[in-house]
Amino acid sequence: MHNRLCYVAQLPTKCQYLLEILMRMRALADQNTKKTTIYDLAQLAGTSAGTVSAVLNGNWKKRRISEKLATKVRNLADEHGYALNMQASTLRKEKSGIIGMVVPMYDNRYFSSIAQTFEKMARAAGYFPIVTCTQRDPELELTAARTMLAYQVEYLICTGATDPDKIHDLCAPAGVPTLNLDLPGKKASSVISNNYAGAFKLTQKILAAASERSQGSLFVGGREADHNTQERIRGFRDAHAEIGITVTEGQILACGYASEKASAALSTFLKDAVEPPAAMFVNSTISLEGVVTSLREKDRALQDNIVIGCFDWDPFAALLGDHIFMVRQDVETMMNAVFSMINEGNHDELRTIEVPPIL
Amino acid sequence: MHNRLCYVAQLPTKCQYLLEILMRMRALADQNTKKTTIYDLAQLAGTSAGTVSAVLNGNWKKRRISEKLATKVRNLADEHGYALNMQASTLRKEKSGIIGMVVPMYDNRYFSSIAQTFEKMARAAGYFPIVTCTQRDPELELTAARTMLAYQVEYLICTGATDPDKIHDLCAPAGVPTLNLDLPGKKASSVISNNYAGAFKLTQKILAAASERSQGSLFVGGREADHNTQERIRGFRDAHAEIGITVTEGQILACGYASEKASAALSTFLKDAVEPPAAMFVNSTISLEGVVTSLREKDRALQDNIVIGCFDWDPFAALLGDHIFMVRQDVETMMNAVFSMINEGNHDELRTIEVPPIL
DNA sequence: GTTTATTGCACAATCGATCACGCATCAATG
DNA sequence: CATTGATGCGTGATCGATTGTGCAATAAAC
Repeated sequence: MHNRLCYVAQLPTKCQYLLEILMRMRALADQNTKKTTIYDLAQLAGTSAGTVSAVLNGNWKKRRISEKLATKVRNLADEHGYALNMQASTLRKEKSGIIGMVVPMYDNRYFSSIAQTFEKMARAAGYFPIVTCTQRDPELELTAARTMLAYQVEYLICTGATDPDKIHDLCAPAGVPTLNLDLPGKKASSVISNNYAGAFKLTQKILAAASERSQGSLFVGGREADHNTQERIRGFRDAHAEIGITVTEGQILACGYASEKASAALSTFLKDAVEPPAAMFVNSTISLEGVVTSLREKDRALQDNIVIGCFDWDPFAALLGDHIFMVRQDVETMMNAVFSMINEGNHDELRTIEVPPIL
Repeated sequence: MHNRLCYVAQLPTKCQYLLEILMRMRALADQNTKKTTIYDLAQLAGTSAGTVSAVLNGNWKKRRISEKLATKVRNLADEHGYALNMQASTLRKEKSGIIGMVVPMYDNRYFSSIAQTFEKMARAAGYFPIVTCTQRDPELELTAARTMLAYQVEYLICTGATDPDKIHDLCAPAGVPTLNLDLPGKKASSVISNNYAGAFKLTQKILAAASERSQGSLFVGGREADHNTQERIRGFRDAHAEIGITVTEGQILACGYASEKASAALSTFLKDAVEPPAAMFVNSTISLEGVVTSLREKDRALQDNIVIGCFDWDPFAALLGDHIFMVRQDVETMMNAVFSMINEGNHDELRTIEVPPIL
């Protein structure tokens, strides 16, 4: 290959000369930084690039290359710190081995555990995982998806995406299957927690723990628009109905997930309320942060008197007191479901898998 | 380009015919999934691939392409959901725009905040961030670095790496500069917290808060081998020395970071000790998790009686009680330092930047 | 009307790895 | 000695985007 001077062959001699000096200087400067390619190794081993490639990517037996040459090439590769150029490999093979995931945030145990488990399992399955967090920004979600497409991801996992179907529409024409995690979508298969059952049980638990009092209960956090919040509210209501209590609209504060919003919503509620609630269902650890802060500010003792159930787990939050119950979403099982769907490879049949959370 | 049949041109006619049918079937099946390329767009626009490329990557003015043709191409690209093939682009440009980071874990606020901030700033600087967590496994650290090299990263940030210098040795021959974050290395510039000063002040604080008692203090968590732990121990000792106390070896439990290890180490200490310590310096939130769990198990009241200083921050841990102090490492400032070093582009001069943590 | 400048674009080489073909060499068989 | 088969490896096209170069066509200048 690859005579870098070939297209200047017709230049006047003097010009050629200068150019050659320039090239040589550049080569000198690059000596230690330029990456070794299979062509370099081929030259060193006195063989061809195709052979080097076959040796290094493992199918040299198929190509009937001698053990001796193979070891020679491998040794040279080690010596020179050869690293495969993935871009070239991907371009030729038309298969990147990359699996992408978008996630709203890293800064709580649920999502960071998702990211970490995803990476581990993806690697175990032979993929190269790329995770990107989209800061709960719908625009960024799409941009991130587009970028992932540009990098030729083979799958895209949309975790807690605000509009997973739009991402699907972006990926489908490119032949890239998507999968929804945590929040379901209508156009691709989904793996989510069994929010209803989890919320139902959690509500039962806090109602039982607060049974000696009767000042009522509260649901804090989340967005009414999203599926998970809806299901959890349904579980919350039904657990009340079971013991003959009807939940009113005023008891539902779906104010968003952000901690400040939960804090603000709770504060206004408490100001208007005659008495503080006996039990609270908090829709995420992020919201819980706001709730506990808010209670602390208002009245140090208050926190210890309200029974709290939180749909999500955090080790320190769990240590906050005996009156606080947490359900932990089963990330391991959810991610296993994700990868078994990927391995199955059937992307036509849409499924929704609901994984029971751990109480 | 790119007649996909060209090298079968000499086959017998019948064979050619069958092959063509096969190709056509494949084309039909691919229709909706095959990615659009600049060649497709060129054909549709009645122009050349080079022109399409120039239009879409923005230097069409330099190439003197008419506004009219440019908009035509752009419209076609939109219609057909064209996505750039980054592998091809990178291969040709020999510049990936990818910036990599390895991080030990995601599951605590410090590292997850690092990952999140890194992504945000990398994107703002025009890079594509790839973050990978290496589970504190030295082997995986190297494998991850090698993989990143294969993906042609332009920089590699090593966060909390057990052996950043080995990663540097891997990257240097490939011309990829590295940078150490959180834990320093000897072969590349480093951005770290000012561990000594932070530990000194934190120790002062817990000693003052526990001053009415005299049962002594304890240092829990971390590894004596790593720089951060050494510096924090030094700060811990000096803050004691300042008020005339000498710290003995028995007071230092550098048992590793894992929560179970901290828990175990503390339990054995408490078993042998005459009295529990008045103050404890805990080296990370992970270790704190073990410490608090251990105290809880032993004696519910114990936790409220020991003054704890933790070198790291977590919102719920901070809410655990009034007797617990946390220093928060200044991730924003640290990451700004990282990116300003990258933008400077001077990788010869080795520097270590120490960022004061926030008390 | 010829020369020069400018505009607008096509062409083809190139990045590094992969893989379908095919060519040499040597041993074994008839 | 000719034929067949196996062994071992080189050749060249290819993936999609980028970019240096060159060639028309039109406009401007003389």
